[in-house]
Amino acid sequence: MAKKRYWLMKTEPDVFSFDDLVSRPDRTEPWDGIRNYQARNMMRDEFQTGDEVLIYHSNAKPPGIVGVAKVVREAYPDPTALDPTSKYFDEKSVQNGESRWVMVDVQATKRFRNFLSLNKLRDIEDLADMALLRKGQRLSIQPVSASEWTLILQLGKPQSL
DNA sequence: GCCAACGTTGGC
DNA sequence: GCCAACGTTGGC
Repeated sequence: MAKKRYWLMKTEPDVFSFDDLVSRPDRTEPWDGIRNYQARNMMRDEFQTGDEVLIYHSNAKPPGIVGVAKVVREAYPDPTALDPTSKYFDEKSVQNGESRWVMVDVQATKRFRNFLSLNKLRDIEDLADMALLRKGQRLSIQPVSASEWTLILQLGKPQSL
């Protein structure tokens, strides 16, 4: 088994918040609706069971990191691409007869006692190279380095769920 | 609501 | 393959 990796996933709390994840059975939910090739390829090719994920609230007031989840199921087809009633419906997937998108299942594991706002993260020198903080970075799934992970978890003061 | 910074689509 | 037009993301 390859080494554990660290990731960051964005979600809009008005659509699906960290608290929503925590309230699910087993605190687990399929992370559906990813419609970007780079993000899909990371999930499909690199995500492994046991990898850990920072959960980031985008389009929030304020935006920032709220907690931690872990990957509990590796990539499998995202069925919302084939569902005409879903907002994630994808005509081209239907034409191909199968979903071209994938999802993973994630389980909430820790909540940050210290919410780490985007502004706060920008103030931390050792995080200057973090993907999240780079200009124009819109990817909804991003890799996080081991050193970034360690620092962010220290700052966030996580408590187990 | 604005708009910068992308990503995708499709004509050529 | 180029690139203009269009759509989306997401901070502010």
